[in-house]
Amino acid sequence: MIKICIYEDNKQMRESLCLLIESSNDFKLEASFGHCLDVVNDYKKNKPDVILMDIDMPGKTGIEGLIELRTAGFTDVKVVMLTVFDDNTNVFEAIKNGANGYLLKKTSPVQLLQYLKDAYEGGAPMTSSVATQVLNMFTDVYKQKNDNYNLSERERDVLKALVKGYSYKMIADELFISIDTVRSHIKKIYEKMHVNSKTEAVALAFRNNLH
Amino acid sequence: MIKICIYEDNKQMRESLCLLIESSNDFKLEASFGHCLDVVNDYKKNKPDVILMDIDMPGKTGIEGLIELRTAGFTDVKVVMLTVFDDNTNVFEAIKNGANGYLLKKTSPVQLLQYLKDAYEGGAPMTSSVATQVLNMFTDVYKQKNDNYNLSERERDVLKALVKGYSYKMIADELFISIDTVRSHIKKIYEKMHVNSKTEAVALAFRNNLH
DNA sequence: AATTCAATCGCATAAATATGTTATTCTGCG
DNA sequence: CGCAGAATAACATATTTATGCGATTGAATT
Repeated sequence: MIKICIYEDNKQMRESLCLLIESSNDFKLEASFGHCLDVVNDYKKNKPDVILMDIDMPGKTGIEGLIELRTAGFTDVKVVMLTVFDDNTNVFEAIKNGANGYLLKKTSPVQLLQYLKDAYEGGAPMTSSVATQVLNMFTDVYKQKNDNYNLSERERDVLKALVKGYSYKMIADELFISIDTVRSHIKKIYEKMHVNSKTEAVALAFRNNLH
Repeated sequence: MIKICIYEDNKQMRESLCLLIESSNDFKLEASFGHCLDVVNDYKKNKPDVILMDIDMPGKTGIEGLIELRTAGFTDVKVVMLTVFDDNTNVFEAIKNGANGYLLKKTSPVQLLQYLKDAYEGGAPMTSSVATQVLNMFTDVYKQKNDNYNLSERERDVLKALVKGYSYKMIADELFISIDTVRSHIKKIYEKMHVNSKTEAVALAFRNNLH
């Protein structure tokens, strides 16, 4: 029996969810709440395996509740977020803070039960539109910015050394060239990157994954 | 009717998949292939809506096929990867290169059809163990390194300005303090971060998401 | 009341950086 | 061949940084 707790401020919705859980042989409803103001204590009392957490609740949002639970050290309990909106920032925040699933309220009852089981078994159930968002965020992060400012190979060497925090002298030693040559290269680098200080060049290098 | 193409080197498996697709009223099997050596031409000929792509194939892996297709500019066609292994690197590579779904071969026929429909409708069907992996990668990237070096609020202000490429003078103006105070703060920052140059501080700030 | 600590400021000095100008060598390209 | 561009180097100089040694104020803690 998978132990469930429900957080949902809308009474009708909450009761529907409770009925759904109770009607199934695989689940046991430990408790249900209209707010998550006391989520840590709730958890200590009921020790559910899976928490079904609405996001839009008065007083404290489901995401805040999730954060509270995770920062209190309870990382084992599966938390499945439930919401009407699949807006970008909420999905992002939920995932960043260790949600195990993210479902829209339009999910059918049968599927919801399956998803809760998925979460319990270590899966990450997501409404497919949410999954698409997650993949998009992912490719955003990992896509090559591909703007290398037409730096020559040597200039890239120098820039890399700059990023490592080396001084001109150290770069000269590392690359076996004179400090004046280092200066020359760096002047060229600044020109190409349209900056005029080491710090700006390094920051730009980080932002463009050139390091 | 959703038009499907199948890539799967194992003949028996391929025939099973073909039968499955053909038996359904919602799908039309355009073609099936034992390798993806000619994936771009295959696509041009058949124009499928969704491609079901095995990863482990001789000659060219499904991921290489995916990359070829995407770099050729065909970003609309949904590509659902299919594999026996849910190993980390393959999932990562597939997602990075614009796969729309990632399913394990143990997926049941009924579910597979549902997943293909999901992909066609813009979703991102994933076996739940794969979804978990994706979320983990995600939290890895975005997790708070949480090492803020015990910087005070004001010190963080100064560090942020440093990262923006500001000189001491500019920081002083921005924060309405004297340049000597900026110096003091920066000295303290260097102490706390164990560095001794602006560049190192900025690089460390980037690596720890303090910017 | 005493203490701690963040935030503010000043002064001095050595080191590093930014910038301009100029020049030589070598390589690849039309 | 002649030319463009990359890599190398030198010299001069103004600005910026790094660092040391102070000091005062105010808020929070003990």
